[in-house]
Amino acid sequence: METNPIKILIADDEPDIIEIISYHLLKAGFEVFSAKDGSEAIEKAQIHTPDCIILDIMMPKRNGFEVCEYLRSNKQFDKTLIVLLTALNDEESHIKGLELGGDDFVNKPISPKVLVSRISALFRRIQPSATDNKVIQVRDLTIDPSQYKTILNGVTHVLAKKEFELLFLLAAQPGRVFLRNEILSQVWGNDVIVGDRTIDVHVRKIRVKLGIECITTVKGVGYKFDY
Amino acid sequence: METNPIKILIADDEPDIIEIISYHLLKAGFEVFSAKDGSEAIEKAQIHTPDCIILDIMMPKRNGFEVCEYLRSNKQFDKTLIVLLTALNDEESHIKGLELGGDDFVNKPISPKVLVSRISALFRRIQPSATDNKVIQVRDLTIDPSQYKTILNGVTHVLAKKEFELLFLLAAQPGRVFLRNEILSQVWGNDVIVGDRTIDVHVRKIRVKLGIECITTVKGVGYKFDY
DNA sequence: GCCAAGGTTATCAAATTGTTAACTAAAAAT
DNA sequence: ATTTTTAGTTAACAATTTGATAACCTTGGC
Repeated sequence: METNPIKILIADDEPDIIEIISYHLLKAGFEVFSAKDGSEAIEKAQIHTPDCIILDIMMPKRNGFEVCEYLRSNKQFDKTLIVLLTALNDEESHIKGLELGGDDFVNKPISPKVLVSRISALFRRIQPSATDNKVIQVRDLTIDPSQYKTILNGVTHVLAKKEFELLFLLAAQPGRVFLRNEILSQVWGNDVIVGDRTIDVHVRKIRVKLGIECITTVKGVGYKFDY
Repeated sequence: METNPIKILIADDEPDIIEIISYHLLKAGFEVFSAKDGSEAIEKAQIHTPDCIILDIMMPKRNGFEVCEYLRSNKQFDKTLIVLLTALNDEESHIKGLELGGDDFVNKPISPKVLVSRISALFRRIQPSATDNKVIQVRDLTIDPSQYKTILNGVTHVLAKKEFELLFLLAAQPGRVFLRNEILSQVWGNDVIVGDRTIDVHVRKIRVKLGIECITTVKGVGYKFDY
Protein backbone atom coordinates (compact mmCIF):
# COMPACT_ATOMS: atom_id res chain seq x y z
CA MET A 1 0.00 0.00 0.00
CA GLU A 2 1.16 3.47 -0.90
CA THR A 3 2.22 5.41 2.16
CA ASN A 4 2.67 9.01 1.19
CA PRO A 5 3.92 11.07 4.07
CA ILE A 6 1.37 13.19 5.84
CA LYS A 7 1.65 16.81 4.75
CA ILE A 8 1.46 19.66 7.22
CA LEU A 9 1.40 23.35 6.48
CA ILE A 10 2.42 25.75 9.19
CA ALA A 11 1.56 29.41 8.95
CA ASP A 12 3.09 31.91 11.36
CA ASP A 13 4.71 35.28 10.99
CA GLU A 14 7.49 34.48 13.42
CA PRO A 15 10.27 32.62 11.61
CA ASP A 16 11.57 31.20 14.89
CA ILE A 17 8.30 29.49 15.60
CA ILE A 18 8.15 28.05 12.11
CA GLU A 19 11.65 26.78 12.42
CA ILE A 20 11.33 25.01 15.73
CA ILE A 21 7.95 23.49 15.01
CA SER A 22 8.99 22.39 11.52
CA TYR A 23 11.98 20.68 13.01
CA HIS A 24 9.86 18.63 15.35
CA LEU A 25 7.27 17.83 12.71
CA LEU A 26 9.94 16.65 10.30
CA LYS A 27 11.48 14.53 13.01
CA ALA A 28 8.09 12.94 13.58
CA GLY A 29 7.99 11.96 9.92
CA PHE A 30 5.65 14.57 8.50
CA GLU A 31 6.27 16.49 5.31
CA VAL A 32 6.27 20.19 6.16
CA PHE A 33 5.44 23.38 4.26
CA SER A 34 5.33 26.86 5.68
CA ALA A 35 3.77 30.24 5.11
CA LYS A 36 4.54 33.60 6.71
CA ASP A 37 1.09 35.14 6.46
CA GLY A 38 -2.54 34.36 5.81
CA SER A 39 -2.52 34.90 2.08
CA GLU A 40 0.50 32.72 1.60
CA ALA A 41 -1.15 30.08 3.79
CA ILE A 42 -4.11 29.91 1.45
CA GLU A 43 -1.91 29.78 -1.63
CA LYS A 44 0.24 27.00 -0.25
CA ALA A 45 -2.80 25.14 0.95
CA GLN A 46 -4.21 25.19 -2.56
CA ILE A 47 -0.96 24.01 -4.05
CA HIS A 48 -0.16 21.22 -1.64
CA THR A 49 -3.53 20.26 -0.16
CA PRO A 50 -1.93 19.42 3.16
CA ASP A 51 -3.54 17.00 5.59
CA CYS A 52 -3.18 19.46 8.43
CA ILE A 53 -2.73 23.20 8.68
CA ILE A 54 -1.35 24.93 11.73
CA LEU A 55 -2.50 28.53 11.78
CA ASP A 56 -1.27 31.31 13.96
CA ILE A 57 -4.18 33.58 14.67
CA MET A 58 -2.35 36.86 14.58
CA MET A 59 -0.80 37.00 11.15
CA PRO A 60 -0.45 39.74 8.55
CA LYS A 61 -2.59 39.87 5.40
CA ARG A 62 -5.24 37.50 6.67
CA ASN A 63 -5.47 36.35 10.24
CA GLY A 64 -5.93 32.75 11.33
CA PHE A 65 -9.66 33.07 11.79
CA GLU A 66 -10.11 34.35 8.27
CA VAL A 67 -7.94 31.64 6.80
CA CYS A 68 -9.79 29.00 8.80
CA GLU A 69 -13.13 30.32 7.63
CA TYR A 70 -11.97 30.35 4.04
CA LEU A 71 -10.66 26.81 4.21
CA ARG A 72 -13.85 25.54 5.76
CA SER A 73 -15.95 27.09 3.04
CA ASN A 74 -14.03 25.05 0.52
CA LYS A 75 -14.90 21.44 -0.06
CA GLN A 76 -11.31 20.79 -1.05
CA PHE A 77 -10.27 21.18 2.56
CA ASP A 78 -13.09 19.18 4.10
CA LYS A 79 -10.77 16.64 5.53
CA THR A 80 -7.93 18.96 6.37
CA LEU A 81 -7.24 19.25 10.06
CA ILE A 82 -6.91 22.81 11.28
CA VAL A 83 -4.96 23.61 14.41
CA LEU A 84 -5.20 27.17 15.64
CA LEU A 85 -2.33 28.61 17.56
CA THR A 86 -2.35 31.82 19.51
CA ALA A 87 -0.82 33.85 22.27
CA LEU A 88 -4.24 35.20 23.11
CA ASN A 89 -5.61 33.21 25.97
CA ASP A 90 -9.21 34.20 26.03
CA GLU A 91 -12.26 32.08 26.07
CA GLU A 92 -13.96 33.91 23.25
CA SER A 93 -11.20 33.35 20.72
CA HIS A 94 -10.98 29.74 21.77
CA ILE A 95 -14.64 29.09 21.14
CA LYS A 96 -14.69 31.20 18.00
CA GLY A 97 -11.77 29.25 16.57
CA LEU A 98 -13.47 25.93 17.14
CA GLU A 99 -16.78 27.17 15.83
CA LEU A 100 -15.17 28.38 12.63
CA GLY A 101 -14.18 24.79 12.07
CA GLY A 102 -10.85 24.47 13.84
CA ASP A 103 -10.04 20.98 15.07
CA ASP A 104 -7.75 22.08 17.86
CA PHE A 105 -6.94 25.32 19.55
CA VAL A 106 -3.63 25.66 21.31
CA ASN A 107 -2.25 28.48 23.39
CA LYS A 108 1.29 29.67 23.00
CA PRO A 109 3.77 29.15 24.36
CA ILE A 110 3.49 25.51 23.44
CA SER A 111 6.06 22.77 23.68
CA PRO A 112 6.71 21.59 20.12
CA LYS A 113 6.67 18.03 21.36
CA VAL A 114 3.24 18.48 22.84
CA LEU A 115 2.01 20.07 19.64
CA VAL A 116 3.29 17.16 17.59
CA SER A 117 1.70 14.80 20.06
CA ARG A 118 -1.65 16.54 19.74
CA ILE A 119 -1.50 16.48 15.97
CA SER A 120 -0.64 12.80 16.00
CA ALA A 121 -3.59 12.14 18.26
CA LEU A 122 -5.89 13.90 15.80
CA PHE A 123 -4.57 11.87 12.89
CA ARG A 124 -4.87 8.68 14.86
CA ARG A 125 -8.50 9.40 15.49
CA ILE A 126 -9.51 10.27 11.95
CA GLN A 127 -7.55 7.58 10.21
CA PRO A 128 -9.57 4.54 9.28
CA SER A 129 -8.94 1.95 11.93
CA ALA A 130 -5.87 -0.14 11.34
CA THR A 131 -7.85 -3.24 12.10
CA ASP A 132 -9.95 -2.59 9.05
CA ASN A 133 -10.04 -5.43 6.63
CA LYS A 134 -7.53 -5.18 3.91
CA VAL A 135 -8.06 -6.15 0.32
CA ILE A 136 -5.77 -8.86 -0.95
CA GLN A 137 -4.69 -8.52 -4.56
CA VAL A 138 -2.64 -11.14 -6.33
CA ARG A 139 -2.36 -10.87 -10.11
CA ASP A 140 -5.93 -11.14 -11.38
CA LEU A 141 -7.34 -12.33 -8.08
CA THR A 142 -8.94 -9.93 -5.62
CA ILE A 143 -10.11 -10.95 -2.19
CA ASP A 144 -12.07 -8.21 -0.46
CA PRO A 145 -13.15 -9.01 3.09
CA SER A 146 -15.16 -5.81 3.51
CA GLN A 147 -17.38 -7.01 0.71
CA TYR A 148 -16.98 -10.74 1.26
CA LYS A 149 -16.18 -10.84 -2.40
CA THR A 150 -13.72 -12.75 -4.52
CA ILE A 151 -13.03 -11.51 -8.01
CA LEU A 152 -11.01 -13.58 -10.42
CA ASN A 153 -10.22 -12.12 -13.77
CA GLY A 154 -13.17 -9.76 -13.56
CA VAL A 155 -15.63 -12.43 -12.56
CA THR A 156 -17.10 -12.43 -9.07
CA HIS A 157 -17.17 -15.78 -7.35
CA VAL A 158 -19.41 -16.19 -4.38
CA LEU A 159 -17.86 -18.16 -1.58
CA ALA A 160 -19.70 -19.18 1.55
CA LYS A 161 -18.61 -17.69 4.83
CA LYS A 162 -16.26 -20.43 5.95
CA GLU A 163 -14.83 -20.87 2.49
CA PHE A 164 -14.13 -17.18 2.25
CA GLU A 165 -12.58 -17.00 5.68
CA LEU A 166 -10.35 -19.94 4.93
CA LEU A 167 -9.19 -18.47 1.66
CA PHE A 168 -8.64 -15.08 3.24
CA LEU A 169 -6.58 -16.57 6.03
CA LEU A 170 -4.28 -18.40 3.67
CA ALA A 171 -4.04 -15.59 1.12
CA ALA A 172 -3.16 -13.03 3.77
CA GLN A 173 0.25 -14.69 3.96
CA PRO A 174 0.96 -16.19 0.58
CA GLY A 175 3.42 -19.04 0.64
CA ARG A 176 3.22 -19.60 4.35
CA VAL A 177 2.06 -23.08 5.28
CA PHE A 178 -0.79 -23.15 7.77
CA LEU A 179 -1.02 -26.23 9.94
CA ARG A 180 -4.40 -27.85 10.09
CA ASN A 181 -4.60 -26.84 13.73
CA GLU A 182 -3.96 -23.21 12.91
CA ILE A 183 -6.63 -23.23 10.29
CA LEU A 184 -9.07 -24.82 12.66
CA SER A 185 -8.49 -22.33 15.42
CA GLN A 186 -8.52 -19.31 13.10
CA VAL A 187 -11.52 -20.19 11.00
CA TRP A 188 -13.53 -22.47 13.23
CA GLY A 189 -12.49 -21.17 16.64
CA ASN A 190 -10.87 -22.94 19.50
CA ASP A 191 -13.88 -24.52 21.09
CA VAL A 192 -15.36 -25.99 17.97
CA ILE A 193 -14.54 -29.59 17.27
CA VAL A 194 -14.93 -30.76 13.74
CA GLY A 195 -13.86 -33.86 11.92
CA ASP A 196 -10.70 -34.52 9.94
CA ARG A 197 -12.10 -34.13 6.49
CA THR A 198 -13.86 -30.83 7.09
CA ILE A 199 -10.97 -28.63 6.06
CA ASP A 200 -10.35 -30.72 2.96
CA VAL A 201 -13.92 -30.41 1.87
CA HIS A 202 -13.82 -26.66 2.20
CA VAL A 203 -10.54 -26.45 0.36
CA ARG A 204 -12.07 -28.44 -2.40
CA LYS A 205 -15.05 -26.15 -2.64
CA ILE A 206 -12.77 -23.16 -2.98
CA ARG A 207 -10.77 -24.89 -5.67
CA VAL A 208 -13.89 -25.81 -7.57
CA LYS A 209 -15.53 -22.41 -7.28
CA LEU A 210 -12.47 -20.43 -8.30
CA GLY A 211 -11.34 -22.96 -10.83
CA ILE A 212 -7.69 -22.22 -10.26
CA GLU A 213 -4.87 -23.88 -8.40
CA CYS A 214 -4.31 -21.38 -5.63
CA ILE A 215 -4.26 -23.58 -2.57
CA THR A 216 -1.43 -26.05 -2.40
CA THR A 217 -1.44 -29.11 -0.21
CA VAL A 218 1.66 -29.71 1.87
CA LYS A 219 1.32 -33.34 2.74
CA GLY A 220 1.52 -34.18 6.39
CA VAL A 221 1.66 -30.48 7.31
CA GLY A 222 -1.17 -28.31 6.04
CA TYR A 223 -2.11 -25.94 3.24
CA LYS A 224 -0.69 -22.81 1.73
CA PHE A 225 -1.85 -20.13 -0.64
CA ASP A 226 0.24 -20.11 -3.76
CA TYR A 227 -0.77 -18.19 -6.82
CA MET B 1 -30.38 8.46 10.99
CA GLU B 2 -30.28 7.34 14.56
CA THR B 3 -30.87 10.41 16.61
CA ASN B 4 -30.19 9.12 20.06
CA PRO B 5 -28.44 11.80 22.04
CA ILE B 6 -24.69 11.58 22.26
CA LYS B 7 -23.69 10.07 25.59
CA ILE B 8 -20.89 11.51 27.66
CA LEU B 9 -19.45 10.10 30.86
CA ILE B 10 -17.62 12.43 33.16
CA ALA B 11 -15.36 11.07 35.89
CA ASP B 12 -13.99 13.37 38.55
CA ASP B 13 -13.70 13.15 42.31
CA GLU B 14 -14.80 16.73 42.80
CA PRO B 15 -18.60 16.93 42.82
CA ASP B 16 -18.49 20.63 41.98
CA ILE B 17 -16.62 19.98 38.76
CA ILE B 18 -19.03 17.24 37.80
CA GLU B 19 -21.96 19.47 38.48
CA ILE B 20 -20.84 22.46 36.50
CA ILE B 21 -19.58 20.50 33.54
CA SER B 22 -22.65 18.27 33.48
CA TYR B 23 -24.81 21.35 33.43
CA HIS B 24 -23.10 22.71 30.35
CA LEU B 25 -23.03 19.36 28.59
CA LEU B 26 -26.73 18.86 29.19
CA LYS B 27 -27.43 22.34 27.94
CA ALA B 28 -25.51 21.47 24.78
CA GLY B 29 -27.83 18.52 24.26
CA PHE B 30 -25.67 15.65 25.41
CA GLU B 31 -26.83 12.86 27.65
CA VAL B 32 -24.59 12.84 30.71
CA PHE B 33 -23.44 10.20 33.17
CA SER B 34 -20.93 10.66 35.95
CA ALA B 35 -18.52 8.71 38.11
CA LYS B 36 -16.63 9.75 41.19
CA ASP B 37 -13.57 7.55 40.77
CA GLY B 38 -11.72 5.41 38.26
CA SER B 39 -13.41 2.13 39.10
CA GLU B 40 -16.83 3.63 38.83
CA ALA B 41 -15.82 5.23 35.55
CA ILE B 42 -15.02 1.83 34.10
CA GLU B 43 -18.24 0.32 35.40
CA LYS B 44 -20.40 3.08 34.01
CA ALA B 45 -18.51 3.00 30.74
CA GLN B 46 -19.33 -0.69 30.39
CA ILE B 47 -22.96 -0.13 31.22
CA HIS B 48 -23.63 2.88 29.01
CA THR B 49 -20.95 2.69 26.30
CA PRO B 50 -20.75 6.47 26.10
CA ASP B 51 -19.51 8.21 23.00
CA CYS B 52 -17.09 10.31 25.00
CA ILE B 53 -15.47 9.99 28.39
CA ILE B 54 -14.02 12.90 30.28
CA LEU B 55 -11.44 11.66 32.76
CA ASP B 56 -9.84 13.57 35.55
CA ILE B 57 -6.31 12.29 35.91
CA MET B 58 -6.08 12.46 39.66
CA MET B 59 -8.89 10.29 40.92
CA PRO B 60 -9.18 7.68 43.69
CA LYS B 61 -9.25 3.94 42.97
CA ARG B 62 -7.86 4.19 39.47
CA ASN B 63 -6.38 7.35 38.03
CA GLY B 64 -7.25 8.76 34.63
CA PHE B 65 -4.22 7.27 32.93
CA GLU B 66 -5.11 3.81 34.13
CA VAL B 67 -8.72 4.15 33.07
CA CYS B 68 -7.63 5.50 29.70
CA GLU B 69 -5.25 2.60 29.20
CA TYR B 70 -7.92 0.12 30.17
CA LEU B 71 -10.47 1.61 27.80
CA ARG B 72 -8.02 1.63 24.95
CA SER B 73 -7.21 -2.04 25.46
CA ASN B 74 -10.86 -2.81 24.91
CA LYS B 75 -12.27 -3.02 21.46
CA GLN B 76 -15.64 -1.99 22.83
CA PHE B 77 -14.29 1.51 23.35
CA ASP B 78 -12.47 1.84 20.06
CA LYS B 79 -14.56 4.70 18.94
CA THR B 80 -15.05 6.32 22.31
CA LEU B 81 -13.48 9.74 22.58
CA ILE B 82 -11.36 10.24 25.66
CA VAL B 83 -10.71 13.70 27.05
CA LEU B 84 -8.17 13.91 29.84
CA LEU B 85 -8.53 16.66 32.36
CA THR B 86 -5.93 17.67 34.89
CA ALA B 87 -4.59 20.38 37.12
CA LEU B 88 -1.08 19.16 36.45
CA ASN B 89 0.40 21.30 33.76
CA ASP B 90 3.47 19.41 32.75
CA GLU B 91 4.57 18.38 29.34
CA GLU B 92 5.21 14.79 30.29
CA SER B 93 1.70 14.07 31.50
CA HIS B 94 0.32 15.79 28.45
CA ILE B 95 2.27 13.59 26.06
CA LYS B 96 1.69 10.49 28.14
CA GLY B 97 -2.05 11.07 28.12
CA LEU B 98 -2.17 11.40 24.37
CA GLU B 99 0.08 8.42 23.85
CA LEU B 100 -2.13 6.26 26.01
CA GLY B 101 -4.86 6.97 23.53
CA GLY B 102 -6.43 10.16 24.79
CA ASP B 103 -8.06 12.29 22.13
CA ASP B 104 -7.68 15.55 23.96
CA PHE B 105 -5.81 16.76 26.99
CA VAL B 106 -7.07 19.80 28.80
CA ASN B 107 -5.61 21.68 31.72
CA LYS B 108 -7.74 22.84 34.59
CA PRO B 109 -9.02 25.31 35.27
CA ILE B 110 -11.08 25.11 32.13
CA SER B 111 -14.09 27.10 31.12
CA PRO B 112 -16.96 24.63 30.78
CA LYS B 113 -18.02 26.38 27.61
CA VAL B 114 -14.61 25.87 26.10
CA LEU B 115 -14.63 22.24 27.12
CA VAL B 116 -18.00 21.68 25.51
CA SER B 117 -16.77 23.48 22.43
CA ARG B 118 -13.72 21.23 22.21
CA ILE B 119 -15.80 18.10 22.61
CA SER B 120 -18.18 19.27 19.92
CA ALA B 121 -15.24 19.89 17.63
CA LEU B 122 -14.03 16.34 18.17
CA PHE B 123 -17.44 14.91 17.39
CA ARG B 124 -17.75 17.08 14.33
CA ARG B 125 -14.48 15.73 13.06
CA ILE B 126 -15.13 12.05 13.65
CA GLN B 127 -18.72 11.99 12.46
CA PRO B 128 -18.47 13.51 9.04
CA SER B 129 -20.65 10.92 7.37
CA ALA B 130 -23.17 10.75 10.17
CA THR B 131 -24.14 14.36 9.70
CA ASP B 132 -23.84 14.83 5.99
CA ASN B 133 -27.05 14.33 4.13
CA LYS B 134 -25.80 13.62 0.74
CA VAL B 135 -27.98 12.43 -2.08
CA ILE B 136 -27.01 9.01 -3.30
CA GLN B 137 -27.29 8.46 -7.02
CA VAL B 138 -26.72 5.08 -8.59
CA ARG B 139 -27.78 4.61 -12.20
CA ASP B 140 -31.52 5.31 -12.24
CA LEU B 141 -31.88 5.17 -8.47
CA THR B 142 -31.82 8.31 -6.36
CA ILE B 143 -31.85 8.24 -2.59
CA ASP B 144 -32.37 11.66 -1.08
CA PRO B 145 -32.08 11.76 2.70
CA SER B 146 -33.04 15.41 2.95
CA GLN B 147 -36.48 14.51 1.66
CA TYR B 148 -36.63 10.89 2.78
CA LYS B 149 -37.37 10.13 -0.82
CA THR B 150 -36.40 7.34 -3.13
CA ILE B 151 -36.75 7.77 -6.86
CA LEU B 152 -36.34 4.83 -9.18
CA ASN B 153 -36.50 5.42 -12.88
CA GLY B 154 -38.48 8.63 -12.40
CA VAL B 155 -40.98 7.07 -10.05
CA THR B 156 -41.01 8.06 -6.41
CA HIS B 157 -41.26 5.21 -3.96
CA VAL B 158 -42.27 6.01 -0.43
CA LEU B 159 -40.32 4.09 2.12
CA ALA B 160 -41.08 4.22 5.81
CA LYS B 161 -38.52 5.82 8.10
CA LYS B 162 -36.68 2.70 9.16
CA GLU B 163 -36.81 1.25 5.68
CA PHE B 164 -35.32 4.40 4.27
CA GLU B 165 -32.63 4.63 6.90
CA LEU B 166 -31.63 1.04 6.33
CA LEU B 167 -31.43 1.52 2.59
CA PHE B 168 -29.51 4.76 2.99
CA LEU B 169 -27.01 3.19 5.33
CA LEU B 170 -26.25 0.36 2.95
CA ALA B 171 -26.29 2.49 -0.18
CA ALA B 172 -23.90 5.01 1.32
CA GLN B 173 -21.19 2.39 0.93
CA PRO B 174 -22.15 0.22 -2.00
CA GLY B 175 -20.65 -3.23 -1.94
CA ARG B 176 -19.60 -3.09 1.66
CA VAL B 177 -21.17 -5.78 3.80
CA PHE B 178 -22.85 -4.49 6.92
CA LEU B 179 -23.04 -6.92 9.79
CA ARG B 180 -26.40 -7.30 11.39
CA ASN B 181 -24.97 -5.70 14.50
CA GLU B 182 -23.79 -2.68 12.59
CA ILE B 183 -27.17 -2.26 11.02
CA LEU B 184 -28.89 -2.54 14.36
CA SER B 185 -26.69 0.03 16.02
CA GLN B 186 -26.83 2.45 13.11
CA VAL B 187 -30.50 2.27 12.32
CA TRP B 188 -32.05 1.19 15.58
CA GLY B 189 -29.49 2.54 18.05
CA ASN B 190 -27.42 0.81 20.65
CA ASP B 191 -29.99 0.68 23.40
CA VAL B 192 -32.87 -0.65 21.39
CA ILE B 193 -33.35 -4.36 21.45
CA VAL B 194 -35.32 -5.80 18.60
CA GLY B 195 -35.84 -9.32 17.45
CA ASP B 196 -33.81 -11.29 14.97
CA ARG B 197 -36.20 -11.10 12.09
CA THR B 198 -36.76 -7.38 12.21
CA ILE B 199 -33.95 -6.51 9.84
CA ASP B 200 -35.06 -9.18 7.38
CA VAL B 201 -38.59 -7.93 7.35
CA HIS B 202 -37.45 -4.42 6.62
CA VAL B 203 -35.13 -5.63 3.91
CA ARG B 204 -38.00 -7.48 2.36
CA LYS B 205 -40.21 -4.40 2.42
CA ILE B 206 -37.53 -2.41 0.64
CA ARG B 207 -37.12 -5.13 -1.96
CA VAL B 208 -40.85 -5.30 -2.55
CA LYS B 209 -41.38 -1.55 -2.70
CA LEU B 210 -38.50 -0.87 -5.05
CA GLY B 211 -39.01 -4.01 -7.04
CA ILE B 212 -35.33 -4.33 -7.82
CA GLU B 213 -32.51 -6.49 -6.58
CA CYS B 214 -30.43 -3.90 -4.79
CA ILE B 215 -29.82 -5.49 -1.42
CA THR B 216 -27.82 -8.69 -1.43
CA THR B 217 -27.79 -11.15 1.41
CA VAL B 218 -24.42 -12.42 2.55
CA LYS B 219 -25.37 -15.44 4.56
CA GLY B 220 -23.94 -15.64 8.01
CA VAL B 221 -22.54 -12.14 7.67
CA GLY B 222 -25.03 -9.45 6.81
CA TYR B 223 -26.38 -7.41 3.91
CA LYS B 224 -24.91 -5.20 1.28
CA PHE B 225 -26.14 -2.74 -1.30
CA ASP B 226 -25.32 -3.88 -4.76
CA TYR B 227 -26.92 -2.25 -7.76
C1' DG C 1 0.26 -54.94 -2.15
C1' DC C 2 -0.34 -52.18 1.96
C1' DC C 3 -0.59 -48.01 4.43
C1' DA C 4 -1.08 -43.15 5.17
C1' DA C 5 -2.66 -38.86 3.71
C1' DG C 6 -5.54 -36.40 1.26
C1' DG C 7 -9.48 -35.97 -2.46
C1' DT C 8 -14.29 -36.57 -3.74
C1' DT C 9 -19.05 -37.10 -3.35
C1' DA C 10 -23.59 -37.59 -1.47
C1' DT C 11 -26.30 -36.95 2.27
C1' DC C 12 -28.20 -35.10 6.38
C1' DA C 13 -28.46 -31.77 10.11
C1' DA C 14 -28.06 -27.19 11.56
C1' DA C 15 -28.04 -22.51 10.86
C1' DT C 16 -29.76 -18.69 8.53
C1' DT C 17 -32.86 -16.11 6.02
C1' DG C 18 -37.51 -15.33 3.67
C1' DT C 19 -42.34 -14.79 4.07
C1' DT C 20 -46.66 -13.99 5.88
C1' DA C 21 -49.89 -12.59 9.17
C1' DA C 22 -51.06 -10.73 13.42
C1' DC C 23 -50.37 -7.55 17.10
C1' DT C 24 -49.08 -2.96 19.25
C1' DA C 25 -48.33 1.80 19.53
C1' DA C 26 -48.28 5.99 17.57
C1' DA C 27 -49.99 9.32 14.26
C1' DA C 28 -53.56 11.11 11.42
C1' DA C 29 -58.15 11.79 10.27
C1' DT C 30 -62.86 12.17 11.38
C1' DA D 1 -62.70 11.76 21.70
C1' DT D 2 -63.01 8.10 18.73
C1' DT D 3 -61.80 5.80 14.68
C1' DT D 4 -58.65 4.82 11.07
C1' DT D 5 -54.26 4.45 9.20
C1' DT D 6 -49.50 3.60 9.34
C1' DA D 7 -45.14 2.00 10.98
C1' DG D 8 -42.73 -1.12 13.55
C1' DT D 9 -42.23 -5.38 15.64
C1' DT D 10 -42.88 -10.17 16.56
C1' DA D 11 -44.01 -15.00 15.99
C1' DA D 12 -44.56 -18.96 13.33
C1' DC D 13 -43.35 -21.48 9.74
C1' DA D 14 -41.25 -22.28 5.00
C1' DA D 15 -37.36 -22.19 2.11
C1' DT D 16 -32.75 -22.05 1.43
C1' DT D 17 -27.96 -22.33 2.27
C1' DT D 18 -24.22 -23.86 4.67
C1' DG D 19 -21.46 -26.99 7.22
C1' DA D 20 -20.09 -31.51 8.73
C1' DT D 21 -19.66 -36.24 8.22
C1' DA D 22 -19.34 -40.80 6.40
C1' DA D 23 -18.05 -43.58 2.93
C1' DC D 24 -15.38 -44.39 -0.62
C1' DC D 25 -11.61 -43.19 -4.08
C1' DT D 26 -6.89 -41.86 -5.51
C1' DT D 27 -2.13 -41.26 -5.03
C1' DG D 28 2.53 -42.00 -3.61
C1' DG D 29 5.90 -44.22 -0.69
C1' DC D 30 7.76 -48.36 1.27
